[in-house]
Amino acid sequence: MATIKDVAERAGVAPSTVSYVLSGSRKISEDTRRAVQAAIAELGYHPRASARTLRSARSDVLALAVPRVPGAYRAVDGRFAIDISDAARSHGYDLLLMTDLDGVGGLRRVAGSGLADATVLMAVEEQDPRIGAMRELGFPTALLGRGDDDSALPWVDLDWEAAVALALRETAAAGHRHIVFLASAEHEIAARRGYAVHGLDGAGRAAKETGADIRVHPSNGDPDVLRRRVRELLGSRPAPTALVVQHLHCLPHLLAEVAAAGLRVPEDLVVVPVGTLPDDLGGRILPRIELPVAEMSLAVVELAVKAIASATGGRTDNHPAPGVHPHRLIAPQMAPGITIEPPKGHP
Amino acid sequence: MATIKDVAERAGVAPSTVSYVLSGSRKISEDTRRAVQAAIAELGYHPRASARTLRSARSDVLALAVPRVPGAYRAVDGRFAIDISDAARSHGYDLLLMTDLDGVGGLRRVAGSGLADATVLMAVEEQDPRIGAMRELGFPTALLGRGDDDSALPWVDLDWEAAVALALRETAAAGHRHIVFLASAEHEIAARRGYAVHGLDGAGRAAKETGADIRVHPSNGDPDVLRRRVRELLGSRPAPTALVVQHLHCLPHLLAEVAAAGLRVPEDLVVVPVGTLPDDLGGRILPRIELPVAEMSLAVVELAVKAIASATGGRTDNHPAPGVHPHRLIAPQMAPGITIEPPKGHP
DNA sequence: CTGTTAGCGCCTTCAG
DNA sequence: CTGAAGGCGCTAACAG
Repeated sequence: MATIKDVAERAGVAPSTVSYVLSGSRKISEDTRRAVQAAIAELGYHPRASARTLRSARSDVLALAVPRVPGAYRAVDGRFAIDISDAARSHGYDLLLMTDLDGVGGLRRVAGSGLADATVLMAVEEQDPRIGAMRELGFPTALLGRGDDDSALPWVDLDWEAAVALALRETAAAGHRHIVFLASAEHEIAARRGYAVHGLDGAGRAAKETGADIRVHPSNGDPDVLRRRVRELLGSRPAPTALVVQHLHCLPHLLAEVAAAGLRVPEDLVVVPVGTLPDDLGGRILPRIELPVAEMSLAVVELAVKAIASATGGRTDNHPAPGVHPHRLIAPQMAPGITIEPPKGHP
Repeated sequence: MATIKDVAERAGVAPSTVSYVLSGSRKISEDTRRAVQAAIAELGYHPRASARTLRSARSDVLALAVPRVPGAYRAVDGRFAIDISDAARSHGYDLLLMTDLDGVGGLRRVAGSGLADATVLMAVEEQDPRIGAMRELGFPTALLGRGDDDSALPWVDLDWEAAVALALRETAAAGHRHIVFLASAEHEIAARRGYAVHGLDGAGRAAKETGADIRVHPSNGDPDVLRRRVRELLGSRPAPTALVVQHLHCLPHLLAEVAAAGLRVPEDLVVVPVGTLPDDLGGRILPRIELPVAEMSLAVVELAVKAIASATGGRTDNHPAPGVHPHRLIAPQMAPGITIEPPKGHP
């Protein structure tokens, strides 16, 4: 493994000169610069990340805390991990994956050891112990999914209220008068998860605005319970002609139940999921509101990087006062290309 | 940020003593050990990863190279990333996510800078340039998915031949005589991807062994083309009563087409996917062979760790000779709990 | 415009 | 059983 010293020797200069060529933080004559760069190329030299980090106290690594539910993998987590990695690279950071099941231990370790410069916390819950831990450590952190609005850490989230309202409005605009909104699962609502609560708010708003018959029902994490509930809803009168769904975990089960009831999608029943993964070829079937994963990933990385700057640079430029944290609510959009079919017999 | 020196001062000992308490590589009297540990706890001390790495030349980090297809996210990649992270932690390693679209640049950087001790390459293709790059660097590497059998790097893969053969055998055993095997997409077969080729082999073997009418057809990456092909296959005579599917990317489209043809699953047509993601509640509908993600992840991390040991420790213990690399073919299993329905009118 | 040097925090010989 | 010292590779402050 070549070191900066080897390069210096080979180029006939001092080690610091090599360093300056690399960092560009000092004027270097064209000749020596070329000699140094030749030596670097010939030796295949790469600066040691550990030495840099030791000196500079910056690792250029972000840690991503992925939430885990034992025995239930959520596709959305993997998707975010990859998009956040891309976003981090675009800011010059690498991404370390924290998947511990044991809560906050791994985060403390990574923060304390200086392995990462900041943390991104995914799918934050109310009362999430990780928030307290990171705040206590004073470690730069950004949240994906808002805990509560004054969680005192920067956060990014899809505007779930607007998303559900938009889906319902568009469905009503297509002519549907009897719509069922299948909200988040009961346990998520009971836990007052942000997306669950705000989704319900959106449904209420849409009901007022459109005047349509919008029946709101919670989902359930158990596929069998959910199927039974869907069966009941489909049998209720007046029969719904559209189903707007926020609980996507069991969407295949839901569709299977619709098919079992002898209903065809979208001729007999329109199904509009809210918060699907983008670029999922297999899912490009239904009119829907996609989770803007790329946009959210970029935003959350930006906030994390800003948090690093605040912690490092002090209050030199126009940072917000300490204690005030930026946040971003992302606006929802209907996925392009598929329109919502009107109900049967609609003009 | 507390250092080892601060701890030493506070405990009234020398820095080296603290280090020994931490590493346990030397006998320390009970009293001083307790004093040191108290000081550590009080100061919230964590050893600096960068300093350790600089000294020891080991970062205790693995890098995972995630394959990218622009505009087409594959859920399986995210799933493996998370499971491999778990597996890495169980071996004392953290996992760095490499998601560059630009080929080998990121890998070279991470290897050269000593950010990681080894690399795991996901979904390796024939002639994958990353294999050559890592071999050239002499950097410890393990492959997930075999390139070709003498790719001269350790690898792990599901036994796709056995998996497809098993699915077809079980389907035939349930009484089905007319089965369609929907293989990988044409472009994957043309590229001679391992899973594609071996899947076809498995179909051939099963046809011989069972004597059933097994029609083999390639899939297509375009959902519309695929749907047309499925329609043709369902209309062919004698009508198939079972569909074994290796190409899962568009499974929802496939099921939608089956429903559009007026066929009910599984009453009119049995569908058996091969290589689904485990723990995917939404998918727990069909009889299937799951991708053993956890098992494969553990195996590939083990191989990566062994590769580090070989590179570091030299040939002290019973490592295989250089140039010979271990590999593991994982045996497939039918997912428990769901049985394959017999065809209509079967005794 | 370039060279010399000290030190980031840790581990591991050596000396006591 | 414990302490002192050197160096891992790099950068930035201080010379020239």
